Amino acid sequence: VTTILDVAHRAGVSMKTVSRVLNNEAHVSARVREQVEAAVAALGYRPNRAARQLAGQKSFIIAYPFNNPSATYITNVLMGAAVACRDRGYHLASEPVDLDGTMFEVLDRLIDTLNPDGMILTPPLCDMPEVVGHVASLGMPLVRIAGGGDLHGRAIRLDERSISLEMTRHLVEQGHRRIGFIRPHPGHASSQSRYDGYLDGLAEAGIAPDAQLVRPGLFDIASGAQAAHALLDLPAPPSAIFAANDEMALGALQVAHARGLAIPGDVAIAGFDDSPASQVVYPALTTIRQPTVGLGAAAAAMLLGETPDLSALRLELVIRASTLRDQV
Amino acid sequence: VTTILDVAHRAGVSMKTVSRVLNNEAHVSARVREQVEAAVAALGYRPNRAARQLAGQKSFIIAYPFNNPSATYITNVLMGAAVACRDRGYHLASEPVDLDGTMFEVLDRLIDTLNPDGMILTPPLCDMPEVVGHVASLGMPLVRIAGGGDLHGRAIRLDERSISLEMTRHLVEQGHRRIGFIRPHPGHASSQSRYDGYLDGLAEAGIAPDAQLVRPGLFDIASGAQAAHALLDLPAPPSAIFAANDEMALGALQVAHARGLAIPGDVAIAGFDDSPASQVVYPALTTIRQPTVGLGAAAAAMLLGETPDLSALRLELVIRASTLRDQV
DNA sequence: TTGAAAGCGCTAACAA
DNA sequence: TTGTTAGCGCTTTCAA
Repeated sequence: VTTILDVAHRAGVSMKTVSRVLNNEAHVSARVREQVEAAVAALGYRPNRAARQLAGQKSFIIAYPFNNPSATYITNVLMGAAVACRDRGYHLASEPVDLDGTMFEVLDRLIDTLNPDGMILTPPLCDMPEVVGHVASLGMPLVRIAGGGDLHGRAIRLDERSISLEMTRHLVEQGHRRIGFIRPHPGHASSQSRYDGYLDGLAEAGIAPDAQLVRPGLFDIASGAQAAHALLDLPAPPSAIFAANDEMALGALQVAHARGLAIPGDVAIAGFDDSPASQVVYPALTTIRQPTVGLGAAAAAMLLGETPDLSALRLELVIRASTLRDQV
Repeated sequence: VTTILDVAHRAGVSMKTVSRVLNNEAHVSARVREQVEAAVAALGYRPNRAARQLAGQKSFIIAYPFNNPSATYITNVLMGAAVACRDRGYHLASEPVDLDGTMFEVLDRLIDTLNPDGMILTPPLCDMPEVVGHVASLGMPLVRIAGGGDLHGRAIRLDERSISLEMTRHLVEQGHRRIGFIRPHPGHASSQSRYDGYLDGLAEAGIAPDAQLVRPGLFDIASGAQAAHALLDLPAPPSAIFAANDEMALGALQVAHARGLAIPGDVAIAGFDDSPASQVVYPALTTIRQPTVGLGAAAAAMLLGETPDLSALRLELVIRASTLRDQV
């Protein structure tokens, strides 16, 4: 194996100087830096992570404990974060976390035995104050993606409220006045902001909110179906249903099919997430696309001390057949 | 921080003895072992991974480089493997790999800088002889999930051929005699075994294979749609289409809808994978469920020296409305 | 079956 | 700006 000592010999400097170059420390002359870099390249030297960690207290590992709300979301965040880590000489370790009694023990062990240099948290974990507080109290640098409120650590938050307003506006433009909303527990930051955007949209159109048109959901297909049944059973049912995520919207779609309703003729349906399923269902689902890969990459970059340009990360309305009157 | 020295003091033995207990080495008396374990528990001692790796050449990390064929597949394998690792004091590091010129460089860097103790490979990576060979030549222990052929490393392979036979039998039982098949490149082990099962099913029913009824695909929606168009344009089109994965089946489903065909009345459609979308499309897709979480767990266990019971990992026919004549 | 000593490859602290 | 020294916490010899 090639060690730092070999590089030092070849470059004609001390080990410490090589170390300085490797760690991008200041106070290294340009000439020496070049010599060292040349030696590193010539020898194909790769630093030993274990030795660096033992001596320097940095593991070069970022942890991503997740609770699975959607495989696509997890995979995209993971891919974005892993590539961002790799580009900077870091690695990403990910692990599922159950939301039960084992949760804290699992997080503690993860931190204690892996000693990650930072942690990425996504919903629902980043919406749980006790989780965020616990991790932060252990001194772990953390970045929350789409986490709500004023919890510890930094957060990357997109403007879900505005895009939900746009979605509502789109439904209004399609001629809808009675628009149902399927809304999960407000403790989830996303649930709240998406609901707020829905209300904004109604207000903008001069439509009075009707509490009957808002039903609870649990972010899954079954609860979406249940909510849709309740909405469609109303004496004056909505002509459009906006679900706070795609899963629930897909549940609503199934219910509409089962009831023999035309979509969007009898009832228009919109979701949020642009899950792969939303493109293949019939009719294809109008929804909102999140820049999930970019979110993962930005979170990793932030943990590694950078200030990524978040303005490039935008939510996007994806209008498909499920809400388009003049559809295919 | 609690070190091994603290434990040694408390247990009244040497560091080396504590180390022996921690690593389950032989030649330790039961009495000493108990003392040490008690001291470990009392002190809440957790070994320092970096020190262990530096001194002992084990990183306690398993790597899972993946190329994303399906988010659900990746996430499930990852979850199974990560939990299996955690239960044994290991961690899982995963990273996307593009199938381009950067591939080998990425794998080399992963191995060189992370020094994983083993590697899990899934399709399509585990079907690429040059990748498997390269990794194996670096001395990396590896387990391939569903990988084909007689490549390096151990493989966990399920009987996709038999279950594909069962699927074909199901279609025959539904009254079909002209059954189309969408078949990706035979270089993919899964493509070949699924196709073989299809042929077995035809043979069992005394149906002569018809080359016109077999169309190529690329495991994605677009290629499935294209293949379906070709099949349905035939002078004597098939009354059922069996696609080698769900994505292609979903493409076929879209085409059938677009052509105004009744499903399964005019054409029955079946897939393979039981992706989440297969449950929410209309009509719900008949498919085959893979024990993906169990596969990931088994792969990790094998890398850590165990011999997991693979008999519990079974493929399962999931019959839904897309092939059921007497459907909802 | 147990222990003592010598590193693993790097960085922190300090000195020059 | 550069170099020297002393560890980081563990496992590997090897000896008892």
